[in-house]
Amino acid sequence: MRVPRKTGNSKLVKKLNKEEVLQQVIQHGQISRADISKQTQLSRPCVSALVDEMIQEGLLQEVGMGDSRGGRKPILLEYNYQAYAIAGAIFEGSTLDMTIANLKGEFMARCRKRLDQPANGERVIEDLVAGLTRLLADSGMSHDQLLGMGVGLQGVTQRGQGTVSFSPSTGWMDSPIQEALEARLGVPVIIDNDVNLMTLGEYVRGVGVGHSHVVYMYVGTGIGAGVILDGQFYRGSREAAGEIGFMMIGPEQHRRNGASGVFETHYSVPGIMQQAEGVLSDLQEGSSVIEELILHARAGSVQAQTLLDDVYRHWAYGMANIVSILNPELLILSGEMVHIDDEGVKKIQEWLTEWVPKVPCLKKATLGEQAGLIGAVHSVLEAFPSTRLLDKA
Amino acid sequence: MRVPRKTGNSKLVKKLNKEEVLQQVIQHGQISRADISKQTQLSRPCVSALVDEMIQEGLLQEVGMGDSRGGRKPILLEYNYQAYAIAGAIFEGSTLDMTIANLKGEFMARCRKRLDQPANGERVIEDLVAGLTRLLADSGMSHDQLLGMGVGLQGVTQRGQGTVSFSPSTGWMDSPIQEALEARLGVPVIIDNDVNLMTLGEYVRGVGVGHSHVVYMYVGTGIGAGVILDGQFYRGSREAAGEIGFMMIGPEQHRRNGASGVFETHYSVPGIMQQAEGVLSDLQEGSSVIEELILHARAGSVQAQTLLDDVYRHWAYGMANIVSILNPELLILSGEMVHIDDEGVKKIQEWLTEWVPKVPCLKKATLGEQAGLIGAVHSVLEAFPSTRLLDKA
DNA sequence: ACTGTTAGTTAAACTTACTAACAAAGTTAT
DNA sequence: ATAACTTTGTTAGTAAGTTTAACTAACAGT
Repeated sequence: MRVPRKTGNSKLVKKLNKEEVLQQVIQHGQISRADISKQTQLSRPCVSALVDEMIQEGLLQEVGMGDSRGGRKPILLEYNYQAYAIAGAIFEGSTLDMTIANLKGEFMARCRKRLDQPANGERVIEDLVAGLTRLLADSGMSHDQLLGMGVGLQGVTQRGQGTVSFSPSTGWMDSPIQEALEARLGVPVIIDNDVNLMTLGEYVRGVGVGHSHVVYMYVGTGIGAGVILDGQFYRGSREAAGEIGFMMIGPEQHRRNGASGVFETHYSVPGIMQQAEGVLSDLQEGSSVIEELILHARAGSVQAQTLLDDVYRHWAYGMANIVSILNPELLILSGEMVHIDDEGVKKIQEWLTEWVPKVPCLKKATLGEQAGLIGAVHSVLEAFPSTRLLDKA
Repeated sequence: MRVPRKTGNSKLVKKLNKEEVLQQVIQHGQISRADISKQTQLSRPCVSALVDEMIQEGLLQEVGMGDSRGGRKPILLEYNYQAYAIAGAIFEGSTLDMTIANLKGEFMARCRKRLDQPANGERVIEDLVAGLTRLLADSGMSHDQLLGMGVGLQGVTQRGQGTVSFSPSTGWMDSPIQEALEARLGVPVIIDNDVNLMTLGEYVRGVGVGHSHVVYMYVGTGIGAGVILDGQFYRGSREAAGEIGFMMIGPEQHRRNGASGVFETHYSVPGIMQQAEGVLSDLQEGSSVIEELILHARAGSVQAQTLLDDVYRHWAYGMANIVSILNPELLILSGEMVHIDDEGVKKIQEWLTEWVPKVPCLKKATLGEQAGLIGAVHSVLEAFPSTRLLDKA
């Protein structure tokens, strides 16, 4: 763990002030030197000097005059969002989704590619490189401007170490993939679990905007959660926070060491499918269990309705536990949960109100498959705050 | 919410450097100017200037010479832990426990007092004032040196607002007690729940030392938990984090709006007592249910053993849920749980290993009734880091 | 006694932000 | 139209802090 230097000299002061000036420009979109001075309490000459330097460095631009407020017109400044670029990549099943974004996090180019199956680790790296090269060309950015790349994948990742221990869809197993990619791409790389990145995506651009205590609950092949506390992603002592599939919810079976957790076994998509065997004769590829169950229930199937209620109720148990421990202000439902109908949401909400004192807001995820890419881009953006851009220039 | 000024001038630098110098002295106990310079990367003249100022302010002292390392002997510096004092108070049942501590958190004087029952809010405040006056006299500190007071009580507190909404033992109901106390005592006051303060106590001086992801699980009249994540106390969006009594563990009963949670109802001390009615004929005041159950079980009572196992198992469910969500590195068992015998702990540990992938260390609380007072003192100590002492001087 | 080393201090240089004064470019009132 | 006032941005000099370089003090080993 690198301890940040706590001591400072005048250089530090300058850096801090520059950062704050940049922050003001980003926050206000367009702002004059005089207004920055008012906002930051820095003297006008000081702001001018800092701004001039940052214009030299290419981080800021003068973009015309503002309206007069009784005196000389202000020169408006803007952040140059095109100064650097960020790459994002998400592996979803056997497809690789990539994007290039500017410093605002806006996508400037995208591409998608099918991966050969079974996946070959080496080959996948080359696919990433090829995609990146193409995206850089499409977006008109140069490799020098690339700050880094965020990569999300289904599987078990150790973001802290930059390693992946289990990821069949990419063919990466127990490998220090971050290092390998950084060496090959020549830029910093962040590796993370796709649920974590989706969480981040919804937090910065989706339903999570404006909240600082958010839990993103995902039900798919497995059950997991992304946890944001006090505006910070929480990962746990060994990066296993949010592994809510292991909660003791549902019929407990003995001796299920390793593998999946109790909650996950019964109430993830495969778990529900198994329970639904008698009810849903056959489920076609690509359709949702919950949707099907809802259809059958509406058509009068008591069995379907019973199963649905059971699933909702146990999902609500999970939520109640999360809420009891973390007291979030927002719970985002994603994955299979987005198919819950209004009636279902209402039921769950009523149960929670009955069970726990401080019920958070419940909202379904809204960004769909974009969430992961947005999160990937923002994970890099977070690792490169304005601070580090100033160093780079 | 007050936004901390992010911009800086030379004053800020000086403050930062002074803080860091102070930090080094605190960390090393005794250290010379030269060594501080090496540790902090500040130049020797600079360190000398800062140290001299702090000696003037009474925060540091020269305490003799160190051994020569081939040249002139170093002058050793020490932090003046007696420069300021901190008061702590804990209400436990109908007794008020108070202390005065130095800046190291060491108790310099203590006193205990029985409160009249039923408690009268006004009267209790005067008891606090009286106790404080006496402790200041006993410890030889002056009121000017008092930095603040930490107060812990059983009940529902809103530390952020400094209010108490429900606390029968002190007679404070729905009152802005922090403000009242600050006005009466003339120093900053921190009000918090006793479980939170015990958590903090065990974290800084008990079994939690050296860990940064700790959950302190308390079973008493109710069930609650204190949560420390990444070295920071986590309170939740509406100060309701750690309200684990509301987890959905145990037989679910309908319509139990408000009041206590499902887990709490069945597995807190009163809950267990109720279940034990047939087993333990009568329980004398002041003894522990778990101890009694263990005794009966050892004496051959199958019923007692069954109930004990059931309790352990459900407590373990709670732990599993906590661990799944938070992935702490340490789980502190306190309250009634300290009476679990080794066999019981082992059982719980085995269950957890079976259920969840990353089992934390399980340890019983060790500080006993001291924990709360230590936490109370440290809550003030945290609110007055070296930063603010420098401002004060 | 001489050399080499460590601790602490003094003096000048350097970096940064601040204040005060000023120039530029507007608006408003007469 | 002109003068007075405002707001914006810049220039010049000052103040506060840290750093470097040199110096004194004090000590160990030979």
